[in-house]
Amino acid sequence: MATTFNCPPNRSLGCPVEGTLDMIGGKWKGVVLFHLLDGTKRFNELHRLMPGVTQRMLTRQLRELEADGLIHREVYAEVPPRVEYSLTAKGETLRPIILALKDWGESHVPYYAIKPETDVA
Amino acid sequence: MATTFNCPPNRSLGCPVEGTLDMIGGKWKGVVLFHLLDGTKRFNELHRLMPGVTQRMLTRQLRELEADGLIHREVYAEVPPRVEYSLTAKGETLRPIILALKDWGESHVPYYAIKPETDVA
DNA sequence: GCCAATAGTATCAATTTGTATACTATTGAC
DNA sequence: GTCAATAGTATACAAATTGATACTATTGGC
Repeated sequence: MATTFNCPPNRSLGCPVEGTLDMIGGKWKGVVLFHLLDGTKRFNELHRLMPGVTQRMLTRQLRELEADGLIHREVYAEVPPRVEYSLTAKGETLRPIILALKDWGESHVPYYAIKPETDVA
Repeated sequence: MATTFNCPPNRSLGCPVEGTLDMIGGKWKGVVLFHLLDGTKRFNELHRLMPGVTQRMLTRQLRELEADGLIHREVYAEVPPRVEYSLTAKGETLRPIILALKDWGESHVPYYAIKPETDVA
């Protein structure tokens, strides 16, 4: 009771945490952001980096991130078409969060549990 | 291309980010965790702090967090019943992430957009 | 003309997630 | 006997998410 995080009790978006999670909490958004930390990526490039997501879902998450001003979508009028996604300045401010998410996952999520063979200590 | 985040490409859980988001990315999980940073809370106490969530969803998110070992559920055999939720040691390790989420939300999410009246600069 | 690649969109069905409402049990207050 | 409080559960329903597949347009290869 000493800390007093003072969350306004009568707002529809109760917490700043809720607001942030609304933006990056989507099933694939954090992962997209994570891959874009590494630099600009094309649509199919992202798709290949994320084996579990469908084209449709990837498109939708990308559009939502764009609508929230976190990523930039650059369309090149070429054939075959080329679309490049990159982080905006606002998206870049999420870097410490995404990296913290990655670090935590690496030390606490048993995501290597799918047969680590012998290469993981 | 220089950074090489080396995400294993052929695992079902592609990224540590994905794994972390699986645990705290649920619609209300981050918010629950955020309120528990402040100390032990009873069920209805949490419910009052989160106006947008239904009893059922709160119960479910709480059970999932418990199953993931992030929170502890202590039932007191009293009438009326009392159930207290608190962070486990593992849950405590999320503190920097939750706080980062809160800070980011405070500076980037316009969640005060619902009529700031005159009290917000 | 047919197939491939690009970056998607369209459609259908199935599953998951979320909402709304009512209900449980127990005890005390009224 | 009825209402309130506690911490939920049950049921019904709506919305979001997913998977599978087909389709768009354009150009080059064969």
